[in-house]
Amino acid sequence: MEVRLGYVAMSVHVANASPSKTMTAAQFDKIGDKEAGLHKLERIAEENIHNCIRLLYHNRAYNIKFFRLSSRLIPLVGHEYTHGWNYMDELAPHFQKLGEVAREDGVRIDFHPDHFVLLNSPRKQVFDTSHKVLEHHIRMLTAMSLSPKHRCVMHVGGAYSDKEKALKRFVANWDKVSPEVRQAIMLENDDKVYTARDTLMLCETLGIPMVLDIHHHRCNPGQDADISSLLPRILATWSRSSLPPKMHISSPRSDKNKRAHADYIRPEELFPFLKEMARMTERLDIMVEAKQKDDAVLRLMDWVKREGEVHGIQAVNGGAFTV
DNA sequence: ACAGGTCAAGTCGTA
DNA sequence: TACGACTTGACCTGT
Repeated sequence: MEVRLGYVAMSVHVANASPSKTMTAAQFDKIGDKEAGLHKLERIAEENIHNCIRLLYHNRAYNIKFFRLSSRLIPLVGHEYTHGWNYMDELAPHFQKLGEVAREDGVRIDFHPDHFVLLNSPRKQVFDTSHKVLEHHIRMLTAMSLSPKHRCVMHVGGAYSDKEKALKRFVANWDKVSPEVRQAIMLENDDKVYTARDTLMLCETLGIPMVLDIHHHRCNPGQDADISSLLPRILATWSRSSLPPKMHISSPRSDKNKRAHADYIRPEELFPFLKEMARMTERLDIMVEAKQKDDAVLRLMDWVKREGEVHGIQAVNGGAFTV
């Protein structure tokens, strides 16, 4: 099985390379002139995109082939202050360059829209805003000349004091989601409400690839203390995707704060799964969700190099290896 | 220069 | 019904 490790949005190694510099609404308001404000936002976005390119060059050095882009590349997008802003007029060439670098290196790029993007909300306005945010993500992917298919991972949403009803509402709302947005989505189990089993059922019903988050599953296992029996079905949700199945891993921050992400990944979070997965899939992309970002990936890579052989791992090449 | 507070979003638990 | 906590990185304000 070919495994590729990835990390989230920013680096602790590359200095001054934030991909999510922003401007507050108050600051925008203070400028007074909308055109001038939008121009400034475009300059910030340009810098964010440029920093993503720098991060991809950094990834190239370590053969890291999987990367989640920040969902905050363009500040205040969707805010009422920026209504009617054709940000792509200015930013398209920069996105194009970012996409070129990603393609050159064969890097899998994806997004994780923020947790207030909710397709199962009973409030129409929340649904509409969420849909707009997802359309915005597709616009960015298209500007990078990357296929938007299965590039946005998100959660099922809120429980709204009736989980069964809220699950049904997700299915009902799915009809109102545009075909482009539907294709872009992957669903992930969360750490409080929707278990891996809940999410899987939804994914099977609607034909959505499922991203298994191991850490969330440990926080919120439901009836499936052992995830093994669900793994073949989870992998099967990827059968019609051109992308390899994807997982998230992280370790709990502490006993008191189990849900929060630790700085690093404990290798034992990973290895029992790898052998099991290797029997079921040819490829697997693993997103490392750790506070120390790329450094957590580098540390895991060192571990794989040092001790991996015992666990059946061969042919290590930076952030990619074979099990 | 640094610390602590604020922002942005929607949901959810507690008064 | 109203408000604070939650989450995250960055910005903002006061020292």
